[in-house]
Amino acid sequence: MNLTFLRYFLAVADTSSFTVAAERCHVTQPTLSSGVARLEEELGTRLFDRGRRTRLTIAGQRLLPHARDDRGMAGRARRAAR
Amino acid sequence: MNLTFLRYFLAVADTSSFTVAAERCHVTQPTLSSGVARLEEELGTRLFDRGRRTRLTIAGQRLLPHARDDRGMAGRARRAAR
DNA sequence: TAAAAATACTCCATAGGTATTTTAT
DNA sequence: ATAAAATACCTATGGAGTATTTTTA
Repeated sequence: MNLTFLRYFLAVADTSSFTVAAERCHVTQPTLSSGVARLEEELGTRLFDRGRRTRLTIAGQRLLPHARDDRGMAGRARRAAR
Repeated sequence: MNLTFLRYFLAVADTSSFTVAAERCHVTQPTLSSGVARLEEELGTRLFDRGRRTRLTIAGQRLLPHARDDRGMAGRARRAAR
């Protein structure tokens, strides 16, 4: 479970676009695309339906709040140690 | 924030030993040692006092519950997506 | 002086990049 | 036809290993 890939996932969920999400994350579109693909492989399920409008799958919708928690938690851990 | 390194950190916190923690994590002692070192670098603070008895620093004690949360959260995210 | 952790390397898996192709509207 | 995502390929970083050297009770 790679936190960077969760960040990519959240960006795509927010923007409904791999291209815009890549800009937001300051990485190239293929880098973000492969990151999301790896996350999907690890989870064994698609997280997005790809089309003109990129949409979350049911699995993606289920993951969303947990992904947000994960990211928030990492930040809290960092601050706690300082 | 690498979840593998958080696992190493928790193992050392639980066993008070880098050597025993490495066995528990099924990695070598230098691998675990450098993982903890990288986490310490990232956080900009020591997490353990090294001596005959390895002990958590104040920063390590603060990180501990958050590290446990992080690891639990990753598992929940995985299950939610399935 | 004997254990435990750190250091010095080597290797390899993979995250990230550029260029290009495929797909769907 | 065109915009967006996927694919192919390359590079470089760093996680993990083995061997060895400090440390410190």
